[in-house]
Amino acid sequence: VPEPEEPEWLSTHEQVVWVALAGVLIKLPGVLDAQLQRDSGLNLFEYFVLSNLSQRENHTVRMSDLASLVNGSLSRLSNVAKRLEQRGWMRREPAPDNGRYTNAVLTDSGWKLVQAAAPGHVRAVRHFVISALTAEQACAVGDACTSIMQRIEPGSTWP
Amino acid sequence: VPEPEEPEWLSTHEQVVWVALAGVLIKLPGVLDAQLQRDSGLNLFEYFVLSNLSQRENHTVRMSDLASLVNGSLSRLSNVAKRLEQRGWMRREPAPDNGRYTNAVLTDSGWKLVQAAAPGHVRAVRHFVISALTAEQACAVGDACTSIMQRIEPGSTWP
DNA sequence: GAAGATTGAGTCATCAATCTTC
DNA sequence: GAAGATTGATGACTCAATCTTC
Repeated sequence: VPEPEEPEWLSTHEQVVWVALAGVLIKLPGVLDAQLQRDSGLNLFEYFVLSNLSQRENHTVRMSDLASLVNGSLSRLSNVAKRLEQRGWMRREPAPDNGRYTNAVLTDSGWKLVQAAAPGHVRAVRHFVISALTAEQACAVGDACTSIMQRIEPGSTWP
Repeated sequence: VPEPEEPEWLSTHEQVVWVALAGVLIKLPGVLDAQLQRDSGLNLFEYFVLSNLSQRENHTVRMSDLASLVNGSLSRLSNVAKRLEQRGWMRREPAPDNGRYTNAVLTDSGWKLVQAAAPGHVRAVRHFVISALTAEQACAVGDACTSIMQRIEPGSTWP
């Protein structure tokens, strides 16, 4: 029978790296979620959405562009946008020039929310991530994550 | 009025690092989930649970120990254990010596499942993570993640 | 009473199917 | 027909409340 090929197993060293990274993958989002939820009633992804909107010209971005800016699927963003819209923090409107596009727009109250939420969130990111790293580690982590993201991006070939 | 203290905002360099890491936090679990789900009907956390069980003596671990081994809450593990038990991949039984403890035990069919799932999962981890890193980056990422985990662990003081 | 463990309610993410506009 | 966007059903995670054993 055609047994599946044995993969190249992880070395002890590689296992250590992966276990450490996996721990961060599982726990860090929850910690940051908790701070945002407690202080601002937002989860991490919702914060990314509003924060990204607040940094764009006219506080406006096309939905599909916003989705890739926050590394989420368009479907996920659409569901989140509905919630944020219901709470009055953003609104959606057809693009004036092309009705097939939808623009996401930050409202005034959304803008105020982001401004109020940012300090606490930045403090948490600094506490749990940035200040835990040496300058060299920070550099390496940045490069490493950029490299990982490239493999994930569409276009990379994977069974 | 007592304005909330301005935090130390992130430098441009720090922002780059955080944005890259945040991208990995959001996307990498989904990619690994997808491979496992497709090939073995497991999500990443379920795989961690079964894989960890398979590496313990007698394929048996106390629930609370298993929870910290996989970086999850006991509550989350308990919910997952129920699913895995229903599918026949593990079982739970009171510890013989102390009825207050519960032992998680890998079944034979669970053992076979892990063995069948491991090659594909390892290939995915190697493809998306390990092989994306230089030796120095791998080292730095391991140390960095270990350091981040220490800040998250209970005991660290945080508002 | 406290540690270990479980439960269920509420909330969110994912995926396939659908709708709209060009 | 295809790109952009939305919807809803299903399954999973979280949190607080509860139960059990010592």
